[in-house]
Amino acid sequence: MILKSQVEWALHCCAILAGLPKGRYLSTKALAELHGLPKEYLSKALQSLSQASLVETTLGPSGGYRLAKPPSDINFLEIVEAVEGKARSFTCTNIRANNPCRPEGYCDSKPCAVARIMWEADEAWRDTLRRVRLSDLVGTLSEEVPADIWRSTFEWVLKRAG
Amino acid sequence: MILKSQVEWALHCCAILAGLPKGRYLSTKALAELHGLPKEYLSKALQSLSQASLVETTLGPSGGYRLAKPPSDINFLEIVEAVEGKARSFTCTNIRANNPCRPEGYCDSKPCAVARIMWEADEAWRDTLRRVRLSDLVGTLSEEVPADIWRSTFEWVLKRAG
DNA sequence: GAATTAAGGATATATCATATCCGAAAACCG
DNA sequence: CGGTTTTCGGATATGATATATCCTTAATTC
Repeated sequence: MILKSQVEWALHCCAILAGLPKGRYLSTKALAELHGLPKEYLSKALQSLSQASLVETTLGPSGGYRLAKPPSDINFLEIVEAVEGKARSFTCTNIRANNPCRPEGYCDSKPCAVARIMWEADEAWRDTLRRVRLSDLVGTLSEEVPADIWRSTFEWVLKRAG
Repeated sequence: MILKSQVEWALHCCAILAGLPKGRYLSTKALAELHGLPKEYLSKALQSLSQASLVETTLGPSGGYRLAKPPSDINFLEIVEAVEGKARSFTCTNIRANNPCRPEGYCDSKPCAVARIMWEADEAWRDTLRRVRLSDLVGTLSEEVPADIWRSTFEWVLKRAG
């Protein structure tokens, strides 16, 4: 049960977008080069963010991506689900129904007890991600990343934003 | 990020094993037929449980599997990790290190801030599973499954246990 | 000795993540 | 206007992994 690497990429890209000056766009190319990622494939992750309305786009030179909402209005779960999908990690195939001792038309009132427990764990995972906002990440990063690296990173990135 | 179907199989099989009379073994064949699963492949899941010391085995006719510990001493996480592995769902490839603005030998003191958050969610998932014991599942099942089906299931299964 | 069983290696197949390429439409710039 | 840059989506290729089956070996029962 491993998350797509695009989840990691999307989170790091959102952190960068959150630190951009108001209104500025950043292209796939710039984000890919900053993180050392394959441009064409990273593009798919960014498209997922766009479809989830987490980012806005514009075309042409000086085009690219920017956040559609303030970083405090975006949580981790939104980003993760945008690229990973909203499906639960445990899928119940209802194998209890194969029990030969069950009467033919027997219909269960509740979902499987095993599935309920697995889905509860899934919800705990989602709750944790839902509670962390993108702005929290940006706060942590600006504390932990040395100020000069932090600053030069955005200079580097803005130079590529036209 | 989908769990293996063997996780579902292992959980249901453990629930059955937990309801067996003290000391009795149940074969792969019986468990496969009860759940309508491919015998050879289910066998791999049961082998995983065996390697994790959650079940004991014996060979020959009337052989098979039984729990190695009382159901109250086995939690969901143990079963899930036995077949799914203990790896975290989020793997950090440290893409921040690709940032061209970082000095050459720069060494981060802490693991990546993104990874720390994702791992925290992972821990919440594990904590939930750790808190649920196999005996809890058995309790729920014996409440919810109609008594006659519950009873005939074990008669059916014991007939196949030699 | 014959039948049954778990264990594990080898292999085949299917599904999905990863990755690349291309064309279309939109935006910018001369 | 025409050329460049960009996002977007479709098509396709590749690699890894889940799923599934088969077979051999050793242990156990009768």
